Amino acid sequence: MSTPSIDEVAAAAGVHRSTVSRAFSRPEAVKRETREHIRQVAASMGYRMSPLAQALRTKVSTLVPLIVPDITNPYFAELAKAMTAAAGERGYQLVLCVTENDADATARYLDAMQAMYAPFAVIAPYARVFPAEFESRGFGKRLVVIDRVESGDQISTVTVDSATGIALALDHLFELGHTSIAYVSGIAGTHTAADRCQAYRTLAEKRGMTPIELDSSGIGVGAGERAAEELVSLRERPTAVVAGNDLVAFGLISSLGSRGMSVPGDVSVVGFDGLALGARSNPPLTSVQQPIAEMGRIAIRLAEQVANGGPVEHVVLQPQLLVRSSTRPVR
Amino acid sequence: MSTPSIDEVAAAAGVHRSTVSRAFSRPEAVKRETREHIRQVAASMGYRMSPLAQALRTKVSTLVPLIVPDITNPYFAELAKAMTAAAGERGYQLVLCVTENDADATARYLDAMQAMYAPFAVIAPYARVFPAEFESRGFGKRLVVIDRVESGDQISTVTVDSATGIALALDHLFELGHTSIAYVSGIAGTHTAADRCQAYRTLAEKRGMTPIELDSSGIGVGAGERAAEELVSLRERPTAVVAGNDLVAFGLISSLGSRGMSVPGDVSVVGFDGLALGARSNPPLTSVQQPIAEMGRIAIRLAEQVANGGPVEHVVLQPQLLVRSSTRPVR
DNA sequence: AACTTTTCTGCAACCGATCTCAGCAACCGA
DNA sequence: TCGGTTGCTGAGATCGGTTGCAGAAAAGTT
Repeated sequence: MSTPSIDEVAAAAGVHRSTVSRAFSRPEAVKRETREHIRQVAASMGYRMSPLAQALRTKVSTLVPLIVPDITNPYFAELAKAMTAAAGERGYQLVLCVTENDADATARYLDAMQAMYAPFAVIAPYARVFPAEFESRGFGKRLVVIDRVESGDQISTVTVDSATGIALALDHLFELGHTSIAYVSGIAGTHTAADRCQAYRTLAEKRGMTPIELDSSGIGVGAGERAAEELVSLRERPTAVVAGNDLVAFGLISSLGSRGMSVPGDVSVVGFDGLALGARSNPPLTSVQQPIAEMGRIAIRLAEQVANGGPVEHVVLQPQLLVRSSTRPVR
Repeated sequence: MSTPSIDEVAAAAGVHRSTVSRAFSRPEAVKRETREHIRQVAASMGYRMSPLAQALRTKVSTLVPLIVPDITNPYFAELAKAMTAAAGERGYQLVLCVTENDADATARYLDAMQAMYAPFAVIAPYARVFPAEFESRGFGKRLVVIDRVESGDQISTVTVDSATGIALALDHLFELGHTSIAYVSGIAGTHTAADRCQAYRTLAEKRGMTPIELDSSGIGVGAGERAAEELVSLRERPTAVVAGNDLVAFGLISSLGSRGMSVPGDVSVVGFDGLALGARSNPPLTSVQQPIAEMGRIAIRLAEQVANGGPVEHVVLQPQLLVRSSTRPVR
């Protein structure tokens, strides 16, 4: 009942094991008629090569760890979706590694996947990534990070251009007449989070605005809470807020609502991520959209590239503004 | 540098390969001092058994497929989180299989995981599950479904009691004085979705109400849209709505907002799922909470149970009402 | 003390592939 | 006709474990 082994196929086709193996993994090394005959016999028997046996021998499996701090965060969920699709196309299976932002858990996952001969790993962090840690865990440079890393570090990365993204948000708000625009960064562990915040500062000043950074300490639900409180208490209340990511934007809007302030009636909000979920939030969220699906595909490509001895690369993608309903001309 | 093989450990400990193997996988079969000595030597060499080699020989791996239609849906994301945790505790690695609700994709995943000797599979569906399909794909009854299946089917399941959940929602609304309560079911592919809808009908009638079912056709963003449109156009407009799951509730609230109706000002809404995300929605969503983490743990337990030849079981959990801010006494 | 039973360890085959090496046939140019 | 390539296939070791079997040592019986 179960799929036949390579020896059974070999016997049925009247050739040796090794020829069957070659017929599949190195087709050009087998005479055409032999190959076609083997393939036909194999197909008729419903033969599939055992990925495990293959991996054991070659020391390269099709298992790819996707390391994320929290799959419950829609950003990581969208990334996971894009990655499974991209991985599937290339014959990989994505292993979901949820670290809860714990370095030990990350290390354990890395060790386990290393033991499974994962060809490479993809990691999307909350906090700054220290490449040295991975080198020591056996992955060397065979991984790609969905975040910027310290310049000079020899690890491939995929990111979206923070400065452009923030500029897009700010310009949109300017066009609507806003001149007092605050910023909430959300959990600011990653380099990109820091970049966005920095971009806000410099761009705001360049446009002659004094930056107003709202307190965004507090994880999860608490994130927007503090910022809303602070915003409400400001004497000169900004008319718009840019959020460092969509999730804080949601939290902010929710907290603002609880305090009787409506979006975009009283204050406009633009997020950063462009999650699909933003389309069904109240109000639908205007946001700087990251091309997440593309990021997933590129991450796999870069990873394969270094795994094959190719060069380390840092890809920076351009975001787009996604205008929905959380922004409005200033009164 | 890479982890040593069993032979190297055996040599270092001065015993045979097989003894090292037993020292780990069947400790009671080895004399205590021998075992401890081996363990010590192994630890000092940083030895880890190769899960691949193990799986190849025993035909049982630690890879567990979690089959979901869309990881982007926060319900499945929370489930995935719970499952990775539960799986990790028991030494399994979760392989994320995103089917986009495509039967072929599901079949491919199942085949692939079967080839990797997955001990069992966990599947959380959008649509009705046909157990026969899995039997033929080699998993037999070695899987658990996060949904009800046709009674009489010999596959383990974990679900939440739909009738109790709907009753919780309805009672809460009654206590707030609502007597005209509509229902939006969302994509109604699963048995539980149907159960919830049915529960609404019978419970509403039992309380002397005429059921009002809102059109919820349309997937994704469109889901709440249609329902909102219909709700607004009703002559005798209900004062509250129960949603079949949180995601439609979000969509509904969003669409209602676009039409100038506020929640809970004009209409109260209670969802079903109790997602963490509901805490940062606008307004924070009152919802019937499923014990998702527990469901994950139980799913793994049931799966292990049948994999070991134990009985098929159908576990039904009790939901709880999670009151947040999307409901309010009727005027 | 002799015999039986139990406990422990080693031997070697096996899981299902890959891959180096060697052999054989066909083909090549001189 | 002969030595040298080239193309194709088979043999067998190997990846890193597990496990049934056998035999030695230890323990228990009478």
